Amino acid sequence: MLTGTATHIPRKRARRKDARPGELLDAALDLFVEKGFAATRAEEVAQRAGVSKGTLFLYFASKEELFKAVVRQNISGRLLQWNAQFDGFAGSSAEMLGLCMREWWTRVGATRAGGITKLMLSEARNFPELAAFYQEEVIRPGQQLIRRILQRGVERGEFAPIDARYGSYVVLAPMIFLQMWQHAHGAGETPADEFRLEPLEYLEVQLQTILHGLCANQRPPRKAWGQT
Amino acid sequence: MLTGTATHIPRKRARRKDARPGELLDAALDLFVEKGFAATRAEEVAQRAGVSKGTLFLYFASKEELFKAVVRQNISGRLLQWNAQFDGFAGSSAEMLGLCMREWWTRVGATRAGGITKLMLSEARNFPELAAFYQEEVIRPGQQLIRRILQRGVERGEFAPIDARYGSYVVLAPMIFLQMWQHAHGAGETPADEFRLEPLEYLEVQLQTILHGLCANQRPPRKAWGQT
DNA sequence: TATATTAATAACCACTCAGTCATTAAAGAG
DNA sequence: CTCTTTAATGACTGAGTGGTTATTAATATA
Repeated sequence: MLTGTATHIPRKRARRKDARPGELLDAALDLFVEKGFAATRAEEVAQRAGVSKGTLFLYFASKEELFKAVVRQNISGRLLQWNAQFDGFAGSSAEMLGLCMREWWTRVGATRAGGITKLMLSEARNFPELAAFYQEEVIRPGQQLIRRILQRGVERGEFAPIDARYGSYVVLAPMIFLQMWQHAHGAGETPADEFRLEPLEYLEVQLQTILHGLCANQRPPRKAWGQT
Repeated sequence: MLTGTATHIPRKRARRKDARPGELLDAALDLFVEKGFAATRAEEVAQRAGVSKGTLFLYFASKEELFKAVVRQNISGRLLQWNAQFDGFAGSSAEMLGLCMREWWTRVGATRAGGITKLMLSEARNFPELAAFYQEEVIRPGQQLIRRILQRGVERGEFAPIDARYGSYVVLAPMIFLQMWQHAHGAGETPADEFRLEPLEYLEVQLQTILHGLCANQRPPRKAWGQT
């Protein structure tokens, strides 16, 4: 894990044309998530993949292209699959929302690729074309799905009418914040344990608040959100 | 704005010992917020302040010292003052929460210094010592205040009991997300207007949802934001 | 006006890093 | 075993970057 250099025998000049891209993408994902896009050096990616820097640029035209390839491999497909999962959903919209958040976490957030969200928000301003690419490829479809769920809930009378423009952020914000928070603190070190949070518990608290609010009232206290 | 060179008359070698540090800190804040810590070049800071790079290092020992000075000048104190504002608060806890969120935005979020939150979350992993400082100085007191409000609400029977550990994130997440979102997209350009959001409207929607939840129920309607 | 002080400069240094290219050697063909 | 193809290399380039310092010139003092 830590040292990619010492793990395998220094076999010299192995020719493995089809294995290289995958290995490079793998190494790149780790390093991008760990250090960010700008701070990741091309040579380090190559080294972790067990090749020279020249080989990296043999397979990817530039660092930016490498990054795009990483995003395509790790996010885009997964998002479509995740989105399609809700096409024939039959349960309540509250259940749908909860499932959406939990599935997003287990399918994207908890994976190595989860750190890419933080990376993009962090470096969007310095790399506008990557930001646009990510916006189009990830943010827009994600937001679309949330809007779909909210609209469904409102149409079925399960949710109160909600602002069309800002409603999706009610769900987006806690999820993206979780990503930021998790990856802002070093994954390995545990300097301030007080600030660490258990993702699924956090999401559950957020979901319950999103659905029912903080205010005490006459509603049945727990889990009664089967239907209206 | 674009060119710092042509804007003012090339007045040669003005000697203004006491004005320089402030002007440099001012320029540094803008650039750090705009481009992040690592991506900001010392020479650019100097140029924006109307001096040469050498002059910058005449007043600040290093880039990191410059950054610390920026944080000290712009953050320290403001948070304490904000916190103290709620010591003798008499209204409902819902009002207290709303006031907290709006005041935080106008007093910190909307100022030039607001971008520092994003900067710290973005670069915490690459600059651990700065991260620790910020955690202690800003995050902890902020979270403390939110916990205080939530606890007050629960004790007075205004809020339903909420998870002590994760409750504060219900409020923190939307606010920090707003910071991130605002500063992730370039302030000047408006590439995807679809994703821009009006801070106070956004906060209002978040607040209402935090308080009352999404679910339709028998409670008096909430202000009728938007439509479908 | 002559001199001393020092704020400010610009050239400079040591180093980093994305991307290139002539060279090298692994595998396949004959 | 020889020749050809091409995957892989690593030295190199050129643009940059934080930080230094010898030099310059603005001001104070006389």
